[in-house]
Amino acid sequence: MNANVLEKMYEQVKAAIADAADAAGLAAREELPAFVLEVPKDKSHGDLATNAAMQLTKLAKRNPRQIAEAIVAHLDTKQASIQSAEIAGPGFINFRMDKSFLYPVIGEALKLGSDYGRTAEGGGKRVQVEFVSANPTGSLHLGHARGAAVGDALCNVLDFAGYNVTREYYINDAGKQVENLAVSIEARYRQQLGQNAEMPEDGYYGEDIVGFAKLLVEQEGDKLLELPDKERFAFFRQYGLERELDKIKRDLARFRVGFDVWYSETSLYESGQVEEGLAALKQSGHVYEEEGATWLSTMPFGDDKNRVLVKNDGSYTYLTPDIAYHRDKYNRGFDQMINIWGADHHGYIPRVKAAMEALGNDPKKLTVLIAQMVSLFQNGEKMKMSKRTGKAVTMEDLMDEVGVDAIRYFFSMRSMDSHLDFDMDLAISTSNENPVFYVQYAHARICSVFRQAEEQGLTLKSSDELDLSKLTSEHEFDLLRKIGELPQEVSEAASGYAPHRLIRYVYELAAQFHSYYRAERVITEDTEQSQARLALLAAVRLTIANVLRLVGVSAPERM
RNA sequence: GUCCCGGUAGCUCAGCUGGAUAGAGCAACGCCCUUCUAAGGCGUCGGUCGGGGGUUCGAAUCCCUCCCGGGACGCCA
Repeated sequence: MNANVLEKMYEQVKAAIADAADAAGLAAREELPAFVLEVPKDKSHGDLATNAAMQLTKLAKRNPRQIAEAIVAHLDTKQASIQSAEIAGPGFINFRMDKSFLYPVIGEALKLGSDYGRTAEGGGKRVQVEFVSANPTGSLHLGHARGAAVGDALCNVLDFAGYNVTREYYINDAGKQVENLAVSIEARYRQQLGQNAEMPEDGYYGEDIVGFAKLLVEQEGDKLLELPDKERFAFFRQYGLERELDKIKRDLARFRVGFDVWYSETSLYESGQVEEGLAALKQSGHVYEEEGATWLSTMPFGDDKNRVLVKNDGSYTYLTPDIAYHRDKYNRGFDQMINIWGADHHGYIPRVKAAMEALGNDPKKLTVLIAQMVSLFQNGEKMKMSKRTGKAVTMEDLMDEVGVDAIRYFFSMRSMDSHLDFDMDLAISTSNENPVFYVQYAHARICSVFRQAEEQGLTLKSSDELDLSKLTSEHEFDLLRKIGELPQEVSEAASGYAPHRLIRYVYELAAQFHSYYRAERVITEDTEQSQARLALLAAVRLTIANVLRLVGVSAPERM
């Protein structure tokens, strides 16, 4: 563990509690039950609190308050900057600390800079995260944007928490949907040429396809119609795939999301892995033939019903290449694989996991996270989405209208499990109702203070020359504590796959800063004090910037 | 019918690996700019944590059950 200053301090207090319990004859150190040491919600309960006495009731066979008294009586307060310890409520022990224990937070933050908040929680474990993976048959829309925002934030957080992260996008460039794409483009192309071509029933109706068709007419005229059927189809297919994928990559890049691996489904066929996967399943003994189709017994692994691998016309179902893909993921030796899927795919989880288990893989290594639906609200009304008419709001539209910062903030703000109501008007507004600006404004304000300081010839001294004892207000201690908690927040966001926690954290930090800013002047007559406060602000600014970076939101110097 | 996710303040949501009087933003109402950015601050109002059982020193949190909302249940992808 590369414990930061606060964690070290907490460890010392916990050790002091354990020693006291031992000395009081309540429990030997080895048999001491797990107890919690935390910052109480209510400040009147001191700086730290423990439930150790309550946890000891069973072992010590006494009531919690008596146990707490025994612990406090044997506590070596000098060991850990403890100023006082008092018993409260059902048996909590509340500690008041010598506040100077918070000062080292500043030095640590300033020293680590953009790395402040990094933890070793992940221990270099290899994690692969597959997200977005939208079919290259149309523009990215709202749901994809949520997946992109959450997935990228999660990857950043995992990386910051010491995991070795691989970001991957699976390109479904082989199934029937690509044929539909080709047919759709051809129909639009013919329509552009004035022909009475009909769109296929399950075709793609997006504006992007119409655009491609227009472009083709401009570039090629009606030449394409002269191609033999097979060639023409192949052309539209290839053309469509390239265009769509190109568009997807551009949208994602603009959204500040990048991938390490773009994994093509077609490549699975070309490398023979689909066949191999099928053969491996057959060898596992979970495959059978029925009514002319080839089935996989997924029910023994918890699925509702068994699934078809090869249809009676000899073609594969969607599942078969997908199994090959996940099999390949396992073969690549990741310690953990995470898929982020839209809510409409949740029913798919049991069969993929079942297939992996049938192949002898550990299903626990594969975690599928479900990002719930996004509803878009404008003028207080829910906007209707329609795939049929291509009227869905695209990610590009959203970026044009709202901006990347607001989208990424709003989409990372909620737990993935919650349906997300995205209020366009709120996201666009540059008022105090908008939390994105609130946090960014805190950063800009600090930058402004530094500009002022510079004008007055005040520059920040190195942290070991500072007199931090000039920081004495409640506001300042609150800020120090908050900054000090970043590494722990990062670890928890990573282990819980919950990047939204960091948004909450940074919002609270910004709120504390705004409150402080209003209450105290940073640059005063007292140079030593100004220096100390500037150092505190530098640490706040850096903490805000680091968190915003993790969620893909910019930290402006002026607003 | 089966499965998944929700149900917490008027609205949008945190909190859910059990802890002290349940939090935040918005909305409503009232204050604060001769002060480093008022895109800000301070305060007031607002709750049967969907209902009912259980587990225990202690439950919004864990278990059971019912109700409500959303989604998924193809030899589509």
